[in-house]
Amino acid sequence: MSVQPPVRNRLLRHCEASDFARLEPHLVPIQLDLRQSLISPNEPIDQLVFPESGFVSIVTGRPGRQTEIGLIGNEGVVGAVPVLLAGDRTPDAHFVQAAGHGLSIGVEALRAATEASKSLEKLLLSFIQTLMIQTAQTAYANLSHTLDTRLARWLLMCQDRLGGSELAVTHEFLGIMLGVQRSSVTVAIQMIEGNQLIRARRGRIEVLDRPGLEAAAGDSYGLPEAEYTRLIGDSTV
Amino acid sequence: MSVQPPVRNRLLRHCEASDFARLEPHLVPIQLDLRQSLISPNEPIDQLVFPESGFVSIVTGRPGRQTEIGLIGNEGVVGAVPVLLAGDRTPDAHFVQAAGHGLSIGVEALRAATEASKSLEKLLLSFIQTLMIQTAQTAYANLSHTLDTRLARWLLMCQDRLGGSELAVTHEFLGIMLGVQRSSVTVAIQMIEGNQLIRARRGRIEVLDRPGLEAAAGDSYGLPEAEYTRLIGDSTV
DNA sequence: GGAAATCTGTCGGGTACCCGACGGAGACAT
DNA sequence: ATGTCTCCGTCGGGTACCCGACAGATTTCC
Repeated sequence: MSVQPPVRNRLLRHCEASDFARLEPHLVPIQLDLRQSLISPNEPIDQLVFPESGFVSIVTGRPGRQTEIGLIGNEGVVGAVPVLLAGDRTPDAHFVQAAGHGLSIGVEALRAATEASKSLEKLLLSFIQTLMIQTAQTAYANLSHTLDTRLARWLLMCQDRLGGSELAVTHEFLGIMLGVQRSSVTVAIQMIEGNQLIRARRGRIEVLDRPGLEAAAGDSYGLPEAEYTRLIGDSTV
Repeated sequence: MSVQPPVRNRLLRHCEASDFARLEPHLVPIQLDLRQSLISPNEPIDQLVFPESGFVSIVTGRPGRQTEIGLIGNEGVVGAVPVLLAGDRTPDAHFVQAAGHGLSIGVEALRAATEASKSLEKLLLSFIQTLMIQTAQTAYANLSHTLDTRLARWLLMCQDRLGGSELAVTHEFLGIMLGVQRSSVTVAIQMIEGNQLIRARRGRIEVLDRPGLEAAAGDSYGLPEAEYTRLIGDSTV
């Protein structure tokens, strides 16, 4: 393990130095604009993106009834599933949910790198494993937890990937992510705000009490995060 | 592509002959008894299982509140995710949901085979991709579809893996799988039975009108199945 | 055969969330 | 300041499903 100082993507930071050296010449900085689509459903993928800041949502379902099944920020890479597993495309849409920037790499360059290095391939497959667990937990939370709880989970996952304590999201947008309607989000936010865990302003939510939020999220939060730490490394690196 | 005549597992049937030859000496027939646990949460995995008949549920969540996130029958292999991706264990429980039999293989033998053959590795990774899509669709269905619809989806997935038109399940068990309580299942079954799509007896459900069931399932059913056909092959082989 | 266990149908009260709608309130431009 | 736009709070009626409970039906055991 080694650390690449100027890079903020945790997956790249946890690369062995030789693997990072393999990727580095092909990495191209790109801007991640709000709502920008990185991967469209069923279209061939030409590049992967390692987010450095901001994050990306994976959503599925027919338009108008979409729902989020995963979230990728600087702990991961966007596009690894179809490229490393199979088929070069996916039925799920991937778009920028919080603006930022990232490092992109062409599919062929990445594939060449993973074929040359087992350790790099293993790292990326490990990330895919954590993403699967995240999706599974989403399925679980959607079924067995109330909106308050799921909202707490989402805020925590969001904060993990943004670093700061203030998130820029509207109730409308949260409703789409959580698959409920806007006015239900308003009520859920008031509930959590009433417990002094967050403070809500127009278009922004500030996390006041993270441990309290984790308690509110209960067992809907934490499993993929723990698995990430076990398989890849902790966030302090 | 080649066909292994005595084998009913579709993944093995879609193997190239050379890949099947690599696996075949290590395959051990095993019985799959109802509710038998194949993989326990967070315990090291020592074998994978290619089901020949019956199927296996993947469930997550704390005991008493578990819910199904995936289903593997003779189209797949149980244990591929942790073994091929990372870590040799998974937080999710895998247990036999419909009795039958299968072919097991030790983890080391399988790993040796996938390291020796790119095509075999690709086949198994493709299956993992379809499993991810299945879990994502489960998350979607749990959030956006009513119980009737999700039940129709489950019956279809079940029938795909069993072949016949009669399934042996109790309402109680369906409730656990679908994450609702038993009496709600009774009502949902009556609803579907009222439309002549199924016939329910004590402990058994018979599918009468599969196209009708597919219509009832709407867009909650079909995506992973289509992806399986695209990536691996159709069910007629 | 009868007893015991299991499974299924039903009911009544309760909660979470949907859905549409409307008015107020913060941000921004002119 | 004035209007415009977006976002937020709230309400009332409706539906899906929870939850516990109980009685009838079917199967299994003896």
